[in-house]
Amino acid sequence: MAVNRITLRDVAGACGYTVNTVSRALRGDPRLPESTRVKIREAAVRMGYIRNSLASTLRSGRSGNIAVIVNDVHNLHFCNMLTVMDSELRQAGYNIMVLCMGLNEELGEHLIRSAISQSVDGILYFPYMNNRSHIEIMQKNNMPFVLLDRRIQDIVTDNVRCDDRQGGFLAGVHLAGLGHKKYLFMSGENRSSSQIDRLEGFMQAMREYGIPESNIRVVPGEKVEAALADSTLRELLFPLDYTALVSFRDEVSYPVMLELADMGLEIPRDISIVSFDHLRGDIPYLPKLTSIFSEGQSVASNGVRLLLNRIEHPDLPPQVIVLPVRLFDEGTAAPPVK
Amino acid sequence: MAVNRITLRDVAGACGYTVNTVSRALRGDPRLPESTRVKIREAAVRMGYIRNSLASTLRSGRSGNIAVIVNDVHNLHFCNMLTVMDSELRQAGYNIMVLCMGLNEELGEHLIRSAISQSVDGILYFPYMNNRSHIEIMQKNNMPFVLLDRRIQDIVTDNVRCDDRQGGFLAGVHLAGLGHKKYLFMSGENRSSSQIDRLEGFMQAMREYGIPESNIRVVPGEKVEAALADSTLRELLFPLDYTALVSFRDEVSYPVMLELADMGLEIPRDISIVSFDHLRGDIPYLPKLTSIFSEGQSVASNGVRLLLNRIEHPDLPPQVIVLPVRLFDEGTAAPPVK
DNA sequence: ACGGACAGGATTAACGATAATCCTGCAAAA
DNA sequence: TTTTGCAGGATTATCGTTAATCCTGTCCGT
Repeated sequence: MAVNRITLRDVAGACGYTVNTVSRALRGDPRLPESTRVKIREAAVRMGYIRNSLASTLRSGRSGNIAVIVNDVHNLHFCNMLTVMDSELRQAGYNIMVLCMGLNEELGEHLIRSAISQSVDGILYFPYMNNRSHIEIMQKNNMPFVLLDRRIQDIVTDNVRCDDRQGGFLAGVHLAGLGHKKYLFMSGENRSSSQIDRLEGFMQAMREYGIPESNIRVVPGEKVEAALADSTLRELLFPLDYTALVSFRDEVSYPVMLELADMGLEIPRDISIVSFDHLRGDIPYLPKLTSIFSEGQSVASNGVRLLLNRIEHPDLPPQVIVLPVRLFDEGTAAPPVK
Repeated sequence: MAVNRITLRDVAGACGYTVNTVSRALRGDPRLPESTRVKIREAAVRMGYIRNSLASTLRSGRSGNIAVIVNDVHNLHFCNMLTVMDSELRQAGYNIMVLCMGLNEELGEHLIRSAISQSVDGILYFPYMNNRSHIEIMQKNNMPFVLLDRRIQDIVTDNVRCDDRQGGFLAGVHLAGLGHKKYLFMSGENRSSSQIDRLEGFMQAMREYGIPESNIRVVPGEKVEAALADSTLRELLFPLDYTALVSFRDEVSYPVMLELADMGLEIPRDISIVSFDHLRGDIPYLPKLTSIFSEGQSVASNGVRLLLNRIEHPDLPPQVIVLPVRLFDEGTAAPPVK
């Protein structure tokens, strides 16, 4: 366990100054003459000194670390955001710590505690579901944080997300505009705000086009996820009484498309499909798929901006940014054949 | 910055014990009677106490954190490994900290220092290139670590990787066995051991089949990466004097396949292609592609095992595990037409 | 009744760094 | 000369925990 690490004291001993002076030299205190700083720094480098940031943080109250807490790493979209967050935070003098994963919510609380426990200076939090207790922990501990990608019911706090409602609406308008009357809607995790908002936006579009709810079969998220895991998606596609299919995410849509092809159905001739995520933006060699795109990079960089702002001005009122989304029409939706 | 966090002292004050007793109660010291422990724990929970793990680590010398250092998060394969490492380390009582990314090597050293600075108990390191200075830093600081995915020239240390040489060999044998005589080999980053080993294994196969080096055009990694970034891959495909193409990774192969299709060439009729990574294992809805698969999950779990072992027994001799790879034949290679 | 053993905790001293003060000497100002 | 200023550092007190040691009372055996 790195028993014999070099400490400030060792460096001090080696170059004839006190611990304190060495500390200040290494931090570039201008009150020390250039010559002393250089001498000390050279000694430190020569000896391979590495600051113990635990001790440093403990004393100074600043760690220079930002935690990113996320449940779903299996997601290229997230990887992109991570890259953006990393580069922008690094530029602002912070390091990023990814506390990750597993899809279980208990872990979420554990990770938040862990981040607080390690005295990070702020948290970029991607909540998976509607869980306010997590938020309360951060608030009670005075921890600056920004909620990303999702909103939490009835909680007003710094938040950057895409306009899922508009996304659902666009999907609905696109399909209804082509003349579709009967739909299959394959949901995502039912408690996620994205699912709720997308479905709501979609339903809004349906209403505006005068399509009755009874024409829309909504498959709950758990069933979809379970079927995806079991490779039994096909069962969910019956009965084939719809002409348009909306899916909560591309990672479900693609397997669905394979099933449909396998069943001898042609897209978009027999069935139209519209999806969310536009993975093809990240993996251009995927098959074409009309999909709603949320600009993750913008979520990431706005999130960073809000967080840094919050750290500097703890008393500012909360800020919510809802970014517009956009439909990439890649031709998997067409007018239904009667 | 979380100014007013609850400390042990607060809890102690609230329930009438000393700081030390509270600390021991929360850690479950058996020398304290059950009743006291319960009382203290309840107070701590009620007050929302969160241990300051910085102070704890500083004093005890153990952080319970393992750092994973990686340059390339843009990789599903890596995400899988991460999941495995996380679950296995958690089970052993450790938290995982991902220190990430950016493809520049300078950052690598920064991240290693950062991990040491934060007193992690061990490092799982995915080196990007052949850089021994990084290794030396960990060694000098007595930090247990395991090298994953790559080897570093002339350095013997705990190491888990896949048999890239065998992978290259299998690719070569597969194609040469089908009768191919002229090849295009699109390399990866030239200083990575994977590239070196794969090419070497491939060349070995070529020799065994009596194919002269002059029949193999090797495109250096930088050119490939640059072309991929610029979308100018097509230029690298000329002249079309080969019948078989080997590519260092699927993420290059897929765009290449699109280019070839665009040029009116059919796979495998006109050109055979064999690649590395078998991304389809992670993204099953990708087009078929004959590719060499390295079992990342096994790399991850063996890596964790070696690291835990190293932490417990610092003086054991270094252990190297080279895992076998496997060719997934998905039909993108066929005998050449004369 | 007396020495031990032990339960149940309290005291004290670190861990390695930084913040806040405090000292010392020399040079310029009064 | 005396004062003042300040460059250049040294001292000291924490940060929140945990390790090591020490104390106090009670119960026991002999």
